[in-house]
Amino acid sequence: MTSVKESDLDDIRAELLKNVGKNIQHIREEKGLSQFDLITKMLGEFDVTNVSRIESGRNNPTLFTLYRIAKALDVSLPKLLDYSTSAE
Amino acid sequence: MTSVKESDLDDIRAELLKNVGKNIQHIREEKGLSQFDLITKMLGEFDVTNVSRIESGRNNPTLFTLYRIAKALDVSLPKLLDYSTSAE
DNA sequence: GGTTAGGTTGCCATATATGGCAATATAGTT
DNA sequence: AACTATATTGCCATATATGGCAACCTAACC
Repeated sequence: MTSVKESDLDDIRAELLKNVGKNIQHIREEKGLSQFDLITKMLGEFDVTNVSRIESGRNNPTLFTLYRIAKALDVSLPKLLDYSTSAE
Repeated sequence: MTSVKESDLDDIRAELLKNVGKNIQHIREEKGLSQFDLITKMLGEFDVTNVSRIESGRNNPTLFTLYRIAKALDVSLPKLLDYSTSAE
């Protein structure tokens, strides 16, 4: 028994992605960086298009992507995902 | 200029996945749960095969997957990814 | 009007996370 | 020996994250 309807699961996922995305955007803007600035500071290659998609909650980023974003923004990985404090 | 060789990037990725995987496994075993127990507590469907792959660092889990694992293990998402304290 | 910077959206290709199942391995128990 | 629980690995299919580029949209300039 799964006890969670698919539609609810989609809602939970959508809310998570939106919250983390907004947190990333918030930290990025706090540091005065553009999306382009961010990708130039990231390890390896990353397309600026995907920054927009991640910040708006359209993409479900992988652990390694989140790690590279955290490094580029000079914050810890846990802090990048801690959207509870910025929820207001 | 990217200043990081591809091989180095792969190493960084491999180490990250291994560290987070071991942290997940550590927390799971601390709670006395089997991999099967874990997936039955996760929201939605998840294949037990992928738990093994994530814990051993073979998979690069998505944000939503990490979130569902955190919920199932009854820890926060930041804590699930905070392998700095358990690194010894 | 035009131009620039920043961000978004659409499209297509490739890489890979996950679903799903079977086979194997290993340790514990009887 | 056999049995059970747990975990790993291999294989294939599907879904989707990402790469890459072009078009579009604002807002702020001159």
